[in-house]
Amino acid sequence: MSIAEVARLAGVSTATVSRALSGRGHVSAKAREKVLEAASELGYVVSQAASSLASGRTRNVGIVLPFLNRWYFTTVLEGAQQRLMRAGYDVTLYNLAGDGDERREVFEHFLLRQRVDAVIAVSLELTEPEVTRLHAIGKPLVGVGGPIPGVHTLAIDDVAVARLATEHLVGLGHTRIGLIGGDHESDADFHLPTKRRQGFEAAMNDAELPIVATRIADADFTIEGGYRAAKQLLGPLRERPTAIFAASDEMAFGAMLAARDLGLQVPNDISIIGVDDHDQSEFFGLTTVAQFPREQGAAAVDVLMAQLEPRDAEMPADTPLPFELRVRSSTSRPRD
Amino acid sequence: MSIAEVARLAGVSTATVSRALSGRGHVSAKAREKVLEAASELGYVVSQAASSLASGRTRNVGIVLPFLNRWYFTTVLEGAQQRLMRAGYDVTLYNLAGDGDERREVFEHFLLRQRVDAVIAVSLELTEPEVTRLHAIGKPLVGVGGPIPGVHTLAIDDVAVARLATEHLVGLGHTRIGLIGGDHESDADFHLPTKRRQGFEAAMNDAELPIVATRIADADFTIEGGYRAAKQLLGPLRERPTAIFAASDEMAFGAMLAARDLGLQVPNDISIIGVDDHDQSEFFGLTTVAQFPREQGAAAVDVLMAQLEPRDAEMPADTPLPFELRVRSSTSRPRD
DNA sequence: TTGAAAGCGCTAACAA
DNA sequence: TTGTTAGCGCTTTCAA
Repeated sequence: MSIAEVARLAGVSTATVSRALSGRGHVSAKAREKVLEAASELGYVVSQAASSLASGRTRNVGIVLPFLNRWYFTTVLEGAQQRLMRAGYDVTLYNLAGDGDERREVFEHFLLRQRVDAVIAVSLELTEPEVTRLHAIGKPLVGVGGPIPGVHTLAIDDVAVARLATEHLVGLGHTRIGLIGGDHESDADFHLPTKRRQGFEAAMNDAELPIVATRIADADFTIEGGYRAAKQLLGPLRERPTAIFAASDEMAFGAMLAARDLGLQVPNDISIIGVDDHDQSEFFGLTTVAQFPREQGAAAVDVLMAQLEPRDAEMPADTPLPFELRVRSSTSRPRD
Repeated sequence: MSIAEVARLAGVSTATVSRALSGRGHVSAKAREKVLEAASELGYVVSQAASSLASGRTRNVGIVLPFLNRWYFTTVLEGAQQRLMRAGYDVTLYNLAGDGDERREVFEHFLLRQRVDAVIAVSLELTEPEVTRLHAIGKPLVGVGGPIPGVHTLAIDDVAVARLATEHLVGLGHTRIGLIGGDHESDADFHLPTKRRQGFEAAMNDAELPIVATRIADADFTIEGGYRAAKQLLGPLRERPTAIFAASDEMAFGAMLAARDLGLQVPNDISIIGVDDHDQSEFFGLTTVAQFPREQGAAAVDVLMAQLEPRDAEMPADTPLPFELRVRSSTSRPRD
C-alpha cells in the first residue's frame, strides 16, 4: 500500500497525492477530493519513515522527564501530549528514572537518531553539553518547570509563589510559621527548593518575623516525606508553629495527616498551605497556590510549534506563567 | 553526517558499516573496530528514518493507555519503557484521555503510520476492528491488565485476587464485610470491577456469609470516591461492617480517611484491605493484595521482543501473573 | 568477509 | 495547478 496506488486510483501523480494529503502546496479542489476518496477507499496512511526521510521532518516530539510517578510530571506530559496529538504529532517518551545510564543514553543516542523534531524537557536542568548537542543537530528545545541556561523555558516564578503562600499565612495573623521545603537530593535538577525557601524568607523578613531553624524541615516531595517533616516540626509543644507552608501539595497532605495523628485540628490548631493544586487538594480541603501543569505542557507545545511550523502561528509572547492562591479550609487565623 | 562518511573514514563500504553497527551479518573484528572508531570520532548516529524505510523496522513501540493520572498505568508504563530502552527501542505514548476523538484518531491514524513495530495496550479492551486493523498491518499486539479477545494478554486473575483479599478478612473472623467496588463508568474497558466483585462474592459464599446490598458501594477508583463510598457504608450504626474490601488501594486510602473522620479506629473498629500495593500503601499501613505493575510492563515487553527479535529469546511461557497478600496494620480480628 | 547497487516510499524542486 | 524526477540515508540481496 503505497502512495503510488493511491495516485493510480485517483488518476493523478504521486506528487499531487502528497500535496493533497499533507496540505502543503496547491491542489485543485477536484483533485483533492479524488485523492481523499482514493486514500480512504484503500485505507492508505502515509509511511512516516519515508516521509521523514524525504522531508527531514518526523512529526514527532521527544519529552524528557525525570520521573513518571509524580503528579506534576504526568500532568505536564498529558497537557503536552494532547496538544501535540491534535497537531498530528507523536510523542516519544524519555523517562530518566532508573538505576543507571538512562540519562546518558537518552542524550547521546536516543535523541540524536533523528527521530524527533524537537524536545521538551520537564523539570530538568540540562547541562551545557546536553543543550549544545541538541542545538547542534538543529532541534528546538523548550524547558518546562526548570531553568535551562540559553533555552526558552516555561516556569512559574517560584520565589513569588512561595512569597504569596507565606504572605497568606502572615496576613491571617500567624507569626510562628514553619516551612517544609524540598531537599536537594530529590530535585537536584531544579532549584525549586531553594527558590521556594527564598520566597518564604523574603515574606518573613518583610513581615519582620523571625526565621527559626527548628521550624524548617526538608522533605522529598512525597506525602510520606511531608508527614515526617511535619511530625518533626509539630512535635515539641513549646513554640510550636501555628502554620506551615509546604513547598508542594503532596508534602502538605502528609503534614495534614501528621497533624491529625498528633491530635491537632486543621486549621484550628495548625494552618497548612501547599503549592500545586493537586488533583486531590480539593478533597483534602487544602489551601494552596495553584499552578497549572496541564497548561504549562500545552504552552510548551505552542512555543515549539511556532518554531516548527512558522506559517500558522507566531511565537507566543514570553509571558510569565500564572499562579493563583486558592483558599480552602486548611488555613485560618491562629487561635490565640 | 551519513553512513557514507563513516565508510570513507573507516576505509570500508557503507554495507560494512551498516553491518558492523547493527550487529547483523558477518564483519571481521578488524573491520568492526575501524568502523566503531570512525563512527565515534564523527559522532555518528544512524538515522532512524532511513533505517526504518530500508529495513521496515522502526525500533519503536507504541503504548496505549486510557489515562496517565493513575498509579497503575504510569507504573506499567515505566516498567515497559525501561525495558524497551534497554533494548534500544523508543516508546511512543498514546494517551486516550481527553474529550473526544482521541481513541479513534489513535487507532485510525497514529498507529497505522508505520511508526511502531508493535503495540502494548494497557487496561484497554480493544474492539474487534481495532485489533483486526493492527493485525492487518502485521503489528504484534499485547495487552496488559485487561482481557483482549484473540490477543496475548498479561493480567492477574482478578477473581482470585478479590477472593484472597476477602478470605483474609474472613479468616480474621469478620462476618459483616463490606465491598467498595469499581463503578463501570470509570472503567468501561476492563471488567475488573465485575471480576473483583465475583471474587468477593465467591469467598463470601464459601464462608456462608451473607452478601448484603447495603454493604456494597461503587466508586471510581480514586481516594475521594473511596472516601465517599466508605462514609456511606460506615454511616449507619446498626449492622455496620467490621471490615471493608476495597477494589483498589487508592479507594482503600479514602476509606481509611473516612473511618477516621467518623471517629473509627483502623483496625480496631474497622479493618480495611485493598488491591495493588500502591507506592503509598506502606506509609498508610494498608493491608493489600500486591500486584506488580512495573513487572507487568516489563513482561509485556518480553513477549513482544520474542516476536520482534526471535533470535535472542524464545516466547516467554504464558504463566499467570503473580499477586501476593501483604499484611500490614489496617486489618485485625474484629473486636467483638 | 566484503562491496556494488537496487530499492524502501515519500517530498520538493523544477518544468510544463 | 500538475507531473517528472532526483534524491533522502540506510539495508540487503547478490556477486565476488
